[in-house]
Amino acid sequence: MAESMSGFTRSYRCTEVVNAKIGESVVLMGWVNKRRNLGSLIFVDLRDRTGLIQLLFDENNIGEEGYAKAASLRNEFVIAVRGLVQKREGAVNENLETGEIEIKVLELRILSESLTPPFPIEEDSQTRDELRLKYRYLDLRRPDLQKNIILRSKVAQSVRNFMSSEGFIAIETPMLCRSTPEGARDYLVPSRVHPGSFYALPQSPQLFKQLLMCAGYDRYYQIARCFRDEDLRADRQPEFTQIDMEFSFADADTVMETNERLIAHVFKEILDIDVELPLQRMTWQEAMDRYGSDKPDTRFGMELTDITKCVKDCDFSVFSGPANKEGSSVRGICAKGMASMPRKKIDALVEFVKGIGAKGLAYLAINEDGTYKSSFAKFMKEEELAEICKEMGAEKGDMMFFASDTDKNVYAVLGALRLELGAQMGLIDEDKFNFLWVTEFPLLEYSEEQERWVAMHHPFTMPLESDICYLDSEPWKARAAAYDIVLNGVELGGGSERIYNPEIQEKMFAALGFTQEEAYDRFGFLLDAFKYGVPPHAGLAYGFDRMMMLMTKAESIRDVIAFPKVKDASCLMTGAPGMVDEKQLEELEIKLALVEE
RNA sequence: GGCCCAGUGGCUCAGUUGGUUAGAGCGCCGCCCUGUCACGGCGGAGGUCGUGAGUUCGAGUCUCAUCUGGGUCGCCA
Repeated sequence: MAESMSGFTRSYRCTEVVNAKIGESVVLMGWVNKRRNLGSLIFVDLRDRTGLIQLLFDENNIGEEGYAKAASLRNEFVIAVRGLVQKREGAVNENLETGEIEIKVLELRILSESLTPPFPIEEDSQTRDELRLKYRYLDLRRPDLQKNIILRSKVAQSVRNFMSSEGFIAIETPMLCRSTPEGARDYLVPSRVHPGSFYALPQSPQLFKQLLMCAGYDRYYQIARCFRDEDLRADRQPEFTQIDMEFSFADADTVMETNERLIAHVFKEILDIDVELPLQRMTWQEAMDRYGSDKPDTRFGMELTDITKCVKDCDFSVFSGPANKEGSSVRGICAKGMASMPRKKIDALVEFVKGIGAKGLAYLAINEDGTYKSSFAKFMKEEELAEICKEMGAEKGDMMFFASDTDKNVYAVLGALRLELGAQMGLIDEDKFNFLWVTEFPLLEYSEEQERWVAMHHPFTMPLESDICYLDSEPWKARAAAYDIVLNGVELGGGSERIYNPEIQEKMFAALGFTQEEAYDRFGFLLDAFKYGVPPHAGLAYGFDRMMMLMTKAESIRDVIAFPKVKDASCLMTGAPGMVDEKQLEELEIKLALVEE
C-alpha cells in the first residue's frame, strides 16, 4: 500500500548528507537501490540523482511493525525515512561518497511500490538498447545516464551565461515554418486552416536569425531544436539541438574569436580543461590534402602524401591513368612499423575501403631486409619504387597504402583508411581535445543525384571577396567565407559570413539553377528584407548533442539525449509515429493513398 | 534503398561436426542469519531457443523468407 508523505519534508538529497551532519535528524526520500537483509538487521541503499546513502533498519529503533515493513522493501520502491545521521559502526565503504555514515531509521513510509524492473538499474548497462529504450524512464535512472543528462544541463547554462555576458539576446524562432527546397528532407505538418498546405519543422533557424539581424537585434543566440527527415546514425537523430548564434557588423574573424572564447569558457567550467587559444586554422584544401577529410582528427599524424608526379610514367595503369588525368591523383599514407601486417589483415582493409567506394587498395611494404612486399611492385621499376618510398618518407619496416582515382574518391578512401588504421594502431590519445577551424570551403559542390551544383553550406553563404568574380562564369571555383569548428575529427559546428547584398544573393541563386521566380517564391521575404537596410552579418551553429557526446565520451548520441529515437526514427517507448483517427484526417482534408508492397 | 552484425529463462551469456529430459551467473520467490555493502547459507520457480516455411529419421545448431535492434554506405544545404 502506498503511503502519504504528509508531514515529511525532505531535508537533503542522499549525498548532501555529509559527515558534518552526524547526530542530525533528517528526512530522506528516494529509490531502494539495494537491500541486504541480515535477519535482525536490514541495510538499504537509498538512491536519488545525487547518489547513494545507506539506511540501517534495526527492530530496536523502528519497532516490530516498522521492521516488518522494511523487510518487505524491494528494489525501486520509493520510500521516505526519518532518522538520525550516524557514524557507521561497521566498516567504512570506500566506494561510496557517503561511506562513513548511515541513517539510523526511526520511521519508514513506502510512498510507492515497484514491479521487479525488466533490467538492472546500474552503471555500465549491459542490456540491449531495444529494451532500455522501451523502458527509457528506467534507463534514465541509471547513474551514468543521469550524469550525462545533468552535465548537458550544466553545459547549456554555461553557454547561456557566456552568451549573455557577450551581449547576445536569446530569441525564440518559429517551429512551424515554410518548407525550403534546399538541403535535407523536411518534416511536414499539415495545416487544418489551409487544406493542402503544409508547414515544415525547421532544419535550423537560419533565415529567421538573419532576419533578426535585419531587425537590429545585433547579436542573437538560441539553444534551438531542429529537425531533419533523414536516416539516423550513431551521431544523428531526426530531432536534434543546435547552439545557434548570429552577429551583426561582424566578419568571420570576430565569429571565430568569440567562439574560441566560448569553447574555452565551457570546457574550463565544465571539464576543467584548458583550451589553448587561438585555435589552429586550416583551409579546406589543406585539410583534404593532409587528412583526406574536411573534419580532420589531428590527434595523430599519418598524413596523406601526393605521389601523382612519381607515377605519371610508370607501367602500372591503375596509377598512371589517374596520374595523368585532370582532377584525379594518386596518394598514399604510411603506417609506421606495419610492414609485417599479415595478409588477412590487409585483405580486411581492402574490404574496408571497398565499402567506402574504392575499387581496390594498393600496398607497398618495405621489409626489414630492404626488400619489398607489394601488390603492384612487379609493374614498377626499382627506381620508381624507391622514388615513391622517398616521397612517402617510408623506411624499413613501414607499410604504405595507395589510392588512385578522382581526388574526391582518393580523399574519401584514404581519409577513412587513416582513421581506421589510427584506431587499430592505437595512435589516438582519447584524453586529448584537439580543436581546429577549417576555413575556405568550396562554395558549391556537384550533386550527382540532382545533376546540378548545390550550396555546400547553404545558399546564403558569402563567397570570399576575392572569388566573387567567379560567380557568373565558373561558380565551382569560388570559395566560401565559411568555417567549421572541428573537435577530434567530429564537426562540432559550422558557420559563415552571409550574403547581405541582394545582387550577390541573386547571382548565388542563379549559380544554383534557381530562376528569379523560384528564388522569390521561396525566399522572397529574405530578399525583400535585404532591400531595407541590412547589416553585414555572420554566424555559427553547434551540434549540441555531438558536443555532449564528445564531452561525455559517449559512443552513441542516445546517451546524451533524454528521449532518443531509434534507427527508423520511431520512439520505442511511446510508439511514435502512430496512425491517427479518420476524423483527424478529415479535418485536415487528407486522404491516405498508402502504396502496398 | 544496399551491405554487415545480433536476437536462447526477467537480464547477460554458453550451447561442440544437427542426436536422448537446453546449461551457467545474476535477478526473482521461500526459509535461516545482528554490521552488511558483489552480504552469506539452504531450497524453489522460470525458457522449446524472435517469427514462418523448408531440408532431415531428427534442427537452438543447416537453407530461405520475415520481424526487431545495432553499425555503416547512399542521404544528412
